[in-house]
Amino acid sequence: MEKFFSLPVEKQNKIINAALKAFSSNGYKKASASDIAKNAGISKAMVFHYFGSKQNLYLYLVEFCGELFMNEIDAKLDKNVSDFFERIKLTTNIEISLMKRYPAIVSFLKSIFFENDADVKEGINAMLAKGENFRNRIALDGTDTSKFKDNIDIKLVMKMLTWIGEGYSIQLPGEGEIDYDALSKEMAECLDLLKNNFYKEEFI
Amino acid sequence: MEKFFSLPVEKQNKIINAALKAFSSNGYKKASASDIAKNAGISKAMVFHYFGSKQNLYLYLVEFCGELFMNEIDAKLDKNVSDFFERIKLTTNIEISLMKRYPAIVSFLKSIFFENDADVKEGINAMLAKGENFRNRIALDGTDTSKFKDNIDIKLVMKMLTWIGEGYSIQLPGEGEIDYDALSKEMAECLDLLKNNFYKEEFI
DNA sequence: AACACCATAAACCGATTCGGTCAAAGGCAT
DNA sequence: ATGCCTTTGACCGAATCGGTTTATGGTGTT
Repeated sequence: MEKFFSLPVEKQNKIINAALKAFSSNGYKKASASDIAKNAGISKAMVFHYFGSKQNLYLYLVEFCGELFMNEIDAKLDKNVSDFFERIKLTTNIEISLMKRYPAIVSFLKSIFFENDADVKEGINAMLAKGENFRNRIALDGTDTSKFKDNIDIKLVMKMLTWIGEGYSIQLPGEGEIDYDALSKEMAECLDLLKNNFYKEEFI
Repeated sequence: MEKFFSLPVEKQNKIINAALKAFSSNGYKKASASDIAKNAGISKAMVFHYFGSKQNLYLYLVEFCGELFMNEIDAKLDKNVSDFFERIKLTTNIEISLMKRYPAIVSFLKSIFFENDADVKEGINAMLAKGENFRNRIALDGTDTSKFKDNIDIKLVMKMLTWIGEGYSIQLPGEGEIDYDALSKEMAECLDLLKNNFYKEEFI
């Protein structure tokens, strides 16, 4: 692994992104080292030179992405923001900023949830365990829900936002690159739209 | 293929569902006949006995699902419903009713959009061409958008509904089966929530 | 009981791809 | 020219691929 870390960061990221994409769209078993190498623009031999084995690479990515995600939230999520939608806006923007560097990171982190291969399951569970107490920190428990109109079912709003969250993070492979800033802006507008229409008038 | 059609419908559907799941989650190339056979509870030999080749099976599914989807819309979508949200509710319920019989059909139909393997690309494009003029029929062009509050950006609402649509159709592999009726109900409540808060008061 | 028929699965086929290794070829500093 | 380190294409045995063949057991007919 020292071999990998002594690479220029740009090249490291290219390899990471190739691997994230392959693993998240094909799963651990069906993603092949050749796929990853081809997408990263290196030879297959280098994948093993850098990481030793496919298993090693996968487990490294689990840890790397997990830590990165949690550190980013820790560093950037202002816990003083108690407004429901503003809090979601913040976490969304953190996710999008990560996707600028690592486009497949969100779908990879989702995919590890459903990965069942014995070779990596243990490592995944270890990471998820670390993430569990963490998730309580970004949860919306502490947020202020008193601003909602009285007749609005907040659990339903949560469910809707979950669906939106699932949906927006799916990058449509529409040829060119994704405009993450536009995506962030759209998402913010979307949340404002909901806020403006779900809150009592005095809180808008 | 006559061999396949002379099977009991239940068994046919089990095979179709196994194949839809394999193809939609792994793509044409990486989905293997053994995977499909295993999930369908038959031997690999039977897959070829019924369909001749993997290519044949895939193309059959493209046609079968495409036709089924379009026929279902044609039969069940009441074009007299001009209300924006009610129209979406109808199409959503049609999708969900299809997912009861074929859980992976929606994700399969999405996946063929991004399939690029030369062996099946042609057949996919033929199907998509048939679907093109069709899509105009279910489009929301004719729906009534005058009921929205004046300050609401309808394009933004559309974008949000797209995300919700992407999100809700992802079945979370949470061990047990999915409660489609509950899903349908949640989706309807969700749309009502939006309707009640996005429309001018006189239209609620 | 003998037969034909056919669905089915296991064993098998050559070809490909798998994860992983290795030797040889380059670049680069000394 | 020497030594070192990255990089690659060729290579390895093993696994898996799409697809076929063979053997089996059930069914219906006579």
